[in-house]
Amino acid sequence: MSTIYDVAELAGVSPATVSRVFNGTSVSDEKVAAVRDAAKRLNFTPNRAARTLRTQNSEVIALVIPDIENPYFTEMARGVEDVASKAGYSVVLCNSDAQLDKESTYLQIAIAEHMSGVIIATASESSNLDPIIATGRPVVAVDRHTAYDVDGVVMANRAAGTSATKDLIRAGYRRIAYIGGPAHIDTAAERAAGWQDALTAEGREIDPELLRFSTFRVDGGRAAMEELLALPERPDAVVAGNNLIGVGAIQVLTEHGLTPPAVGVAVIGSLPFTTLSPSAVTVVRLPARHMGVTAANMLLERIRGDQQPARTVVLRNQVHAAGAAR
Amino acid sequence: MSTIYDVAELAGVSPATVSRVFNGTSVSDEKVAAVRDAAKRLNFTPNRAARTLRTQNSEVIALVIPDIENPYFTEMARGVEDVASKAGYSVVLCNSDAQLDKESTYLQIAIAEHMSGVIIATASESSNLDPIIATGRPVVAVDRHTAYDVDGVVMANRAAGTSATKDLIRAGYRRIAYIGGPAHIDTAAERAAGWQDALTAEGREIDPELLRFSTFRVDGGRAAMEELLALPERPDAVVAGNNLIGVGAIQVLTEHGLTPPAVGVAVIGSLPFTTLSPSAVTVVRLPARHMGVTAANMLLERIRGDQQPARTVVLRNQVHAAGAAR
DNA sequence: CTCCCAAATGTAATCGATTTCAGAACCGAG
DNA sequence: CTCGGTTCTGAAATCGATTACATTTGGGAG
Repeated sequence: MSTIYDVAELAGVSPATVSRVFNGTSVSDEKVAAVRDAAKRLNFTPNRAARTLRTQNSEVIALVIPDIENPYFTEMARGVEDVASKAGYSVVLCNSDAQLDKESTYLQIAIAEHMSGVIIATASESSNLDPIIATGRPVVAVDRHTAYDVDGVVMANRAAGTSATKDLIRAGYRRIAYIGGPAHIDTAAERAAGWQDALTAEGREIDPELLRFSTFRVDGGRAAMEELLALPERPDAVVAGNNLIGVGAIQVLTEHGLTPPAVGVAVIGSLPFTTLSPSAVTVVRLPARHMGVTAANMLLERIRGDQQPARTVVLRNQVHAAGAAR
Repeated sequence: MSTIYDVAELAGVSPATVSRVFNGTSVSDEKVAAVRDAAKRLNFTPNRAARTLRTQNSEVIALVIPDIENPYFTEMARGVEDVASKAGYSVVLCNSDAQLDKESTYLQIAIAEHMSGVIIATASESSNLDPIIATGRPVVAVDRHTAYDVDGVVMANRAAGTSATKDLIRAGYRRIAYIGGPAHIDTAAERAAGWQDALTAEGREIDPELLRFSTFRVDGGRAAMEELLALPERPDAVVAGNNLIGVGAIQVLTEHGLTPPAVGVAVIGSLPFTTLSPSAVTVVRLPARHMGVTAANMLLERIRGDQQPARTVVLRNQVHAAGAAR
């Protein structure tokens, strides 16, 4: 590995000049050429650790998500990455696995590595962002609200819950259940509230048996669906609180010979890699990629010194009703 | 952010002693206690950039994959992460998007950041690993072979292709097509060779029309399946070269009213988040997580100084035949 | 022809942790 | 009581890039 000193020597200039060539302050054309040539010949790459140590910041942003195996989050990651890499930043993807300790470990690393900022979908309401915020580094919360005064990008969760439910009502289903993620995650609670809204607006009673909080994973959807099917009075339709719950619910229904639309299903979020006929299930599409793009742009603005008060962007969703053309 | 000097002052020792406390060389018990106490009071976290600059290596490993949206790779990533984080290493996930330039950018970053090693599923046969290998940092290739003399972990691809095909033969299908990834990726070519083996072993002719190379993505599977269905002499079964091709093929078949087993389908790799009845499709399960675990362990051994000649581990697969119990 | 200012360049300090080297303190053996 | 050898400890050099400050150079104004 060659250093800035090697380049300086070969080019016949001082190390300071080499640095200036790469950081864009005034250097004469001939020296610029000499330095670039020398750098190429030596295959010089600046040592990031040294640069970070001196400047106290690195062009890296951390993206912390609770489940790397959920396509919703990887799609979002793509959005973040596209924006960030265009701006010369690299993205470090950290999988907190929805565990608070893993999450805070990654946040510690972000601090110790002097990363420029953090985009995080928190593991829970009680996630502790104090240390990272204390450093003054910008933080953008995605998908979920936090207890902190930071920028955020969320889906219109309550509206999504309502649309999904209304579509099932419109299709004539009578007993519509809801399966959501953990109640302590606001995303899950809000979507459930939307479900409740839709039913109430129709003057229907809310049967508490039909409201299930589970995990945001396939197994959670499966377990809750099994429970619902075991009820004395079965639901004839179900709203799935996220994509994976939807998958789990449909799996169980299929195994019981109740493939949609035998039982109505509406999913909040796109079904990943689905092989179902698109007309069988209602899908409320969530613009995950767009959420990532928005969050990354907000973070970059903050990194560049934007000081305006914290903003929260709410993204609207599109409903793709069952039975509709693709 | 407090530094080692602050801690030293508060504890009444020299910075060198503080460093020694955290790196486990001989320090008297009382000073250890004093330092730990001071560190806790100041909420001290060592500055990684400084540490990396001095020691010329950081406890970070890079994992470079061609498609972060493919569950096969994220499952592998989980395996890598579990092993690495247990050993005190963090994992940086880099998405090369199957593009050589993005791939080499990430490898440059790995070098400049002094990362300890790299696990990579190369974008293509012509991936250039020279720079990273020149630094002497260990590299482990996963999923795909490389032109370099490095450790590797791959699936038994040819055998997987053969098993998948044989199962369709056993089920009585006559005209079995194959849709694989890009021909320039050895994984794709080997699986296709396995398909050919199985047919030849049965004394069947190979119709070149039935062999399609596409991309390892859903749209690739869709396009190739459409082409196959448009042939004058349609196939009555198809082997999908990876999970996403399988999804695409099944989608198209469903849209044409040919849901498996109307047309036989065997997939190399698990169908992600499938809602199909498990008896409809043959699946050759690939131990993706295990691949990640193995690769991470190999890499850690190398990082610790293991000098033995390069090894390649081949992982066997399990067939789950259509119609079999779960 | 002199003076002043701006542009270009170099010197050296700096970021924070690790590590070499040398010295201090202490032990037991002779 | 002295000597050789551990065991601790601190001072200072070091990693490689950036940058404040000083110096040189050249051009234009007066």
